[in-house]
Order: sequence, then structure tokens, then C-alpha cells
Amino acid sequence: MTRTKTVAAPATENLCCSSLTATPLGEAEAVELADVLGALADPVRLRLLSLVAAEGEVCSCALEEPLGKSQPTVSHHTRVLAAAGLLTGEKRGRWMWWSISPDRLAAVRRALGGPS
Amino acid sequence: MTRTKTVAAPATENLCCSSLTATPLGEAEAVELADVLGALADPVRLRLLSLVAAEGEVCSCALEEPLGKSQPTVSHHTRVLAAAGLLTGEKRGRWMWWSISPDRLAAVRRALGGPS
DNA sequence: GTGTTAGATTGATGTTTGTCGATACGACTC
DNA sequence: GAGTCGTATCGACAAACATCAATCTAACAC
Repeated sequence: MTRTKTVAAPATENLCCSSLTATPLGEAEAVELADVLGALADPVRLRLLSLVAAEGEVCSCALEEPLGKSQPTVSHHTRVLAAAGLLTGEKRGRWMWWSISPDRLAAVRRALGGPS
Repeated sequence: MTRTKTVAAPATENLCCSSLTATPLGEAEAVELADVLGALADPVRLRLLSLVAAEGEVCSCALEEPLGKSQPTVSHHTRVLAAAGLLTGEKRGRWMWWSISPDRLAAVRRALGGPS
């Protein structure tokens, strides 16, 4: 009956109150923000995010070819992005469907000194 | 007579036209953006940027203590940030003064899907 | 049940990165 | 000139990371 299971909890970070350009960043906040930015700081993951954003929702199997990476590598990258809260995965039958978490990306922009 | 010398060219990247949420990101654009994000994806560098942003202009020597890092390490991080175009250095006498390049940070936010 | 397929996990490997001690360079003072 | 002080660079080392082949798991079809 094609069960549905949501996966990859949005990590424990909240990323809510820090801003580069505002008050001096605390150690813990810096580590949090660096983690998310680290998830973004890879060309393959950026293109992956971009593909998902363009389609709205993408199956894992539809990522290997445009990215030119092996299946384990794609799985690794989706995992990293999901752990950073940037991607949300939902398993439907045999397929894993990914969509982006727009709030999370907005939080990163805000932490980078964007409009609150 | 205390010469002034500007240092650290803003790198060759322009980072002008790419946006994660718009059209699919090309390989080259992804690498460019990943480079800048990689420069940001470090807790020490984030705190360094934050310190500079708070003060407006900071001497290298005033960074070692609040960051808790050795002089070569601080020099390494300022170099990485300057190479990414996020920091601008100006040597005045024996001291190196750093300030942030706000345009660059704004470009990163835009590339991350912010308002154009 | 068997076979097939999509995805995750494991293990290994080569590369990159953060860190610091030692040293070299440049600007100043005397 | 000699000495001092702030930075940059070099070399080394450990930790983190991207990648893929091999394997395991889960969901289907028959």
C-alpha cells in the first residue's frame, strides 16, 4: 500500500539568533553556522540543491546522471544536506523523494547578515 | 612616511549571475560559489569576520587573543577570507588592517536565493 | 517462496584542510 | 649599522572529506 515515511530530522541546530554583522558571534553559534555552510560548500551539493529546487521534488535515481556521480556518492551528499536541514527526504515505495527546506536556506542568508 | 598598500585582490570570481533557486547551476558557477562558501565554512573564520564587522577595521594583532589561535593560524585565515574576496587588507606601517567587503557577502546571500 | 530494483551502509583510498613551530621578510627605533 | 616587533611563509602532521566498489536492506513483481 505504498507507505510514507519522513526521514532525516532537521538536526538540533536552530540557527535563529546569530548574525555575522550584528554582535560578535559566540563559539557555539559559529560552529553551528559553519556546519550548515560546510554542507553548502561543495559544488556537487550545490548543483544537487539547484536541481531539486528547479524540479520541486526529485527522486534520488534522477540525480546520478545529471550530477555524474555514482549512487553511493549521491546518497552521501543527500545525507549531508538532509543532516544540515537543507533537504527533506520522503520515502515512497522504493523511491526516495527529495525537496528543499526553504526556511533553512533563508535562515542561512539571515545569519550571513541579510534582512531580519 | 607610513605608506599605504592595498592587498589581496578580490579574486577572479564575479559570482554575479548564479542563483540556487533559479536556473540549474552550471558546473563552473557551482565551483565558484562553493569556494566562497568554503571560506565561510569555518568557525574560526566566522568569528574572525564577526570581530572585524563589529570593529569596522581590525589589526591582525588584535585577533589572536579573542580567537585563541596562534599568529600563523590567524594569518592563514585572513588570507583565505581575503582570497575569497570577503576581507580586504591594508598594510599601514607594520600593521595589517582588515575590513570586510560587504558587497561580497551580499553577493553570497543573493546566490543563496535571496532577493535580487 | 525467487528475482529484481532503489537506496543505504561499509571500507578503503587519495585529497584537502586546520593547526602550530620555525623561519624569513619588512618596517620601525635607536 | 643592530635590534625589535608585526606578519607572511614554509614544513610537518593529524583530522576531515569526497569518491567509489562491494555489500546489505527494503520494497516491490512474479
